[in-house]
Amino acid sequence: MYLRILTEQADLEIDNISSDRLAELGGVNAAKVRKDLSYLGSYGTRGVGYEVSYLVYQIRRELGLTHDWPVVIVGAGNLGQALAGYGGFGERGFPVAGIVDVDPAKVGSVLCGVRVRHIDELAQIVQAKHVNIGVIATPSAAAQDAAERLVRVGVTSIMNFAPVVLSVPRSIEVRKVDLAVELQILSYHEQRKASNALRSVGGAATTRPASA
Amino acid sequence: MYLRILTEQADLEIDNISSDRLAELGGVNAAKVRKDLSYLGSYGTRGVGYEVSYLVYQIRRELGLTHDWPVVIVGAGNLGQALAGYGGFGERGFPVAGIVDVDPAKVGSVLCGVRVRHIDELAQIVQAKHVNIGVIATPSAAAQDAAERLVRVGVTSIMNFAPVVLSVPRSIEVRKVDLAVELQILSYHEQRKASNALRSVGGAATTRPASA
DNA sequence: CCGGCTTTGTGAACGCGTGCACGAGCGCCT
DNA sequence: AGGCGCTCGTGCACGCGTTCACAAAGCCGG
Repeated sequence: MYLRILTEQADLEIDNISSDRLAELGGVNAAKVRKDLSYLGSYGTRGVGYEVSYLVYQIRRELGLTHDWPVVIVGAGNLGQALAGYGGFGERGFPVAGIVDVDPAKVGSVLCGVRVRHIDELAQIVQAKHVNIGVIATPSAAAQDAAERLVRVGVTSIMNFAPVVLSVPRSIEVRKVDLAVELQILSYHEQRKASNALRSVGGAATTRPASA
Repeated sequence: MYLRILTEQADLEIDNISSDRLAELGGVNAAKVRKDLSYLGSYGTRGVGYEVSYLVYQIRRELGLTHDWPVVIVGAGNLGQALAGYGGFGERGFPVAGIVDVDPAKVGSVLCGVRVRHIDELAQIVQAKHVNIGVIATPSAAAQDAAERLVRVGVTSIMNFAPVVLSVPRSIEVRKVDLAVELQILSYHEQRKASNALRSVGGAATTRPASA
């Protein structure tokens, strides 16, 4: 998040920024900003703030963003296609090295410059393009198999869009993005607002009062 | 997460489940499962476990999933189209009530049964379909404007895919999904693995040892 | 009917992340 | 050159979520 904000500030030709301003832009506490940045080292100047460009460089270095990380997408359904077409990946240093699917009917079709290939070519793609990161965009039922295939060909980080808990070796890093869970959290808050509104106008308390 | 697992178990015709088994399926601690479920009330039977169907009902009720929550998608670019086409939303109780865009060139095109409408029709859609949840799938620059429009027409929960911090009234619930951040976290771990590997074979320590 | 086995529910402790407050250091102005 | 004001870096404390451990409670077999 800091990286994103700092990059924006750099584009605005802001040279220096204080932890206060950075906290304001990020919607967090200023002390937290300073503590977070202190993990990188003491790169701030007291009385002045942080030099934006230097901080950007340090964060990029720490995050390993000094070079691109090609990703391979498994699953060429709606989501997989969207991710492949979504330019944001490439722009941010994660070019799509390939997209594969089990379905022969999908193989060969081209979307946004990337041709869908068969999943049997996964090993070849990963080795040729030195891919370390895999994205699982398959249906839930196929996710575990996709994960195992990725691990088998040497991928060590996985971003999983399927709403299942993947079972992989401990050395593999997995990030889960579950859109349904996010929506359900919103639903929960809406439901709470609705029942609170009912109660406040004297409606029958059909639900228990929400705990803190 | 519990809801998803329990629903799967119900499909497998499992009637009862212990906190141990539920923890195993969810990849968490059994004590945590029991504590989490205890917020719903004491719905377990000692010596036996939890009745799956009853637990599903209680969780759905607590999350407000006893009825559908229509959502409106703002932004009909790659991501917006993918979300509209992604059947997972409707299946899980979040039907797409409409998708809007500022670009007149996109208005009118139909994707997966949903016609793209102009953003000026937002108020009409929200009122007609009783929408409470909005999804922002616009470019970063347009996200704040989209948020303000959503709030103005009465939407009180927002799911934001744009990598910006939205400024909205405190009463509005916002969930942020930032794919770039997730990839950067993976990048960080990959970078750490790589530099550790270098160090262990006697490579020069060009980076500081990672802190815990 | 009772004893043993199983599993829940929960008080207590631990660990971690966040926030506060203040000393330390730097720049600028006089 | 010296003082003043600003901002960083960080020890300390608070609060929250997770985990442990155990008593309470239900089922089943003898």
